[in-house]
Amino acid sequence: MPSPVTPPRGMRDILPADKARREVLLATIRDTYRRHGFDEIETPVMEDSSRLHAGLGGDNEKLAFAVMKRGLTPDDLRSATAPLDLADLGLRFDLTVPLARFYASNRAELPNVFRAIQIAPVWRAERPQKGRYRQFVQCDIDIIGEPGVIAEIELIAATVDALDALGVPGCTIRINDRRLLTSMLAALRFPANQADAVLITLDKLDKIGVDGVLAELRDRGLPEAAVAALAEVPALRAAAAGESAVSAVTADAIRASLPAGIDETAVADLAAIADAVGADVPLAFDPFLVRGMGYYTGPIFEVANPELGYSLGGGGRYDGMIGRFAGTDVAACGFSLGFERLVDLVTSSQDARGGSALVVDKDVAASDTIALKRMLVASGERVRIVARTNNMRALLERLEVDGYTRFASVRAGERDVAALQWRALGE
RNA sequence: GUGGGUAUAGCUCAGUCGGUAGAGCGCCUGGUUGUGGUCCAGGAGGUCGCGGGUUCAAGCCCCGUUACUCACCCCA
Repeated sequence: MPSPVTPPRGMRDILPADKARREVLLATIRDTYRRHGFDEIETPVMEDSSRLHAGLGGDNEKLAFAVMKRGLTPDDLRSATAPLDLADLGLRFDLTVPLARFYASNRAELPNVFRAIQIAPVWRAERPQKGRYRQFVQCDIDIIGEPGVIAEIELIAATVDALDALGVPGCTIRINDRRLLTSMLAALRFPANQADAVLITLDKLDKIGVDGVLAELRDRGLPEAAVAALAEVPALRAAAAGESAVSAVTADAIRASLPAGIDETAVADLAAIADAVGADVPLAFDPFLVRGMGYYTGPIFEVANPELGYSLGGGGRYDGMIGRFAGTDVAACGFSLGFERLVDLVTSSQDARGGSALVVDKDVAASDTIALKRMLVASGERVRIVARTNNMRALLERLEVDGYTRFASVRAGERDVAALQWRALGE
């Protein structure tokens, strides 16, 4: 039923049981990343509007919530030529743009190679749906200042560790490289200035199929020779034959999936990453993994789960971005997990149970009640005071749901904790 | 931005062929029960999302609208 007291669209109230569950999971993620040598930071939820719209957020920029300037006058409204003229701030739509700004601002106080943890909400003005919210928490780890693949290796290892610690089963880390994509398109003779459009279409492969992709490329007016050449790419032929385009992450398997002329440095990097993270990590080469963010420059990755139609997380190398803020180029690579999607997926978590409830008669003095509670709290108990109601069953079931394991009745004049008669809940 | 579904009590939901509203749970009152989780009786609580229309009569049919939800696009 519609009601004026519901939270804003796509945003949620978190009830106590859910909040407790979320905190357990957050602690697990945070602890895992700390043990991998990352340090947590925090940045403001808002950034300058101009920074959010600097072209680094891809499509997400359009989804940014803008914050109006204070003190706008009717004249300001009339003279504005675009909505953003009226905004000077905006809510962050990811944690990467703020991190780049943070690094540029605080670089002097940070280590040469900086490993950052960010666990914080971001906002996007999208249409909400399953696994899609307008406010959601992202868990990012980033390594700034490390140009070598050791950064990717550390990020993937830490992320897989976190997923294991959370007990998320069946995840696959799909990996590709922007350099492979661009070199492949060049080898196929796609016009360089239309590479982005081709990539967007290619990204839809698992949804619209090979025929769908080829048809869409032709609709976009791309050269028939290039489209035909693409259709002959081994990985695409495999997909067309109903097989998986995904393969093992070895130099030979990657070369076998793609046309001649691809970037050999990228091939070597991916093979080195796979070799280093080891066979325990479920890594898979996906030649058509694209990822929307325009700022990626090297390896890109995504967490896939068979139970979900969307990814649990993703990331990649974005060497050009920090330089936009810092002045000089700084290598950077990051991996982000979607916390809301993890919460939805992780079914069980052992709630912290335990606690004592004082069921208080109406004629009991408040001072007596609180004295009893204080003594119990001081002894380390978790204590809740509840007034006796007619319906004890409902009251006790409520306490059980909230994790309490025993209760005692408190009658008028009772001041001695030792005299309380405890009865177990959950019988 | 584009489609589909849904909207009735605090919660979960019934409501037939159009005849102005129901259950369970919760809540309140009183009683009952072994230092009380049982049982019984009574009670409060609804602009049927909102606005129009058709009709003697609309929760039900029609139109619009809003909210929620699922999917597309894109994403975590």
